[in-house]
Amino acid sequence: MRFDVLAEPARRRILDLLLERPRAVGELTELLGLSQPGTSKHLRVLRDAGLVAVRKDAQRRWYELRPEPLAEIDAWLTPYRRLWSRRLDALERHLDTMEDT
Amino acid sequence: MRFDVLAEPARRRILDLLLERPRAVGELTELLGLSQPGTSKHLRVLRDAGLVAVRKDAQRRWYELRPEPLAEIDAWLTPYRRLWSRRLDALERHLDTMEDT
DNA sequence: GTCGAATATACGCCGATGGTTATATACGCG
DNA sequence: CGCGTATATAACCATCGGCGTATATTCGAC
Repeated sequence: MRFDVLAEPARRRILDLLLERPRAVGELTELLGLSQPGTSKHLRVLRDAGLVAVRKDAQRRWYELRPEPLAEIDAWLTPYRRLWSRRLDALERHLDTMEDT
Repeated sequence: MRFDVLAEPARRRILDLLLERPRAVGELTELLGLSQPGTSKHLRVLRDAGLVAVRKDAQRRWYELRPEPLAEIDAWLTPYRRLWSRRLDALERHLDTMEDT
């Protein structure tokens, strides 16, 4: 999946909103504070990335979260995660030592 | 930390290269296959984001990884991770069931 | 101090992208 | 069918970011 899809704040905002529950475009538009077409455009990008799915309901489109592609980001982070947590461990050990003295 | 720093493929590439060991600008330039100023520019962005640190050695600048800011990305992923792993669990259970039959 | 090596900064160009307004499409309703 | 509602697409514009070239800077060697 493409990182730049998540680089856009409005799109991360959308994902965060969909974390709670599916929402229609109108609601997202209002919450994001941008134009309806602007919202639709972002939703298109998210849909192409497989991060959201749509359900039709008359004129409404309900967008819901599809978190699976985020696993790729998670996978990319893996080798780094080892490193920063190692440093945190070292920090903790250091602080523990401080406490003793 | 800003997601768009990682949105740029060349910058992720740099981080991946620094995962192995610190490297000088010239080496990175060659490995990335872009101009030296281009490399320096990306390094500037990474430095501003706290993702790399520099050590001077005569004219050489050795860039080394600083993975800590990536923890923010990891944190952002947290609520989503629950969701996709839940789905994976369900898939696994499903596959297990399939095996039985 | 002068030269070459290594890197950083300045600048200009160009394509990508996000935002808006205008318009098309799809649907339920009367 | 004609209308209002909800959303998508088109067209356009402004900004941003990444690229390269040219130039400045810093440092060691001589």
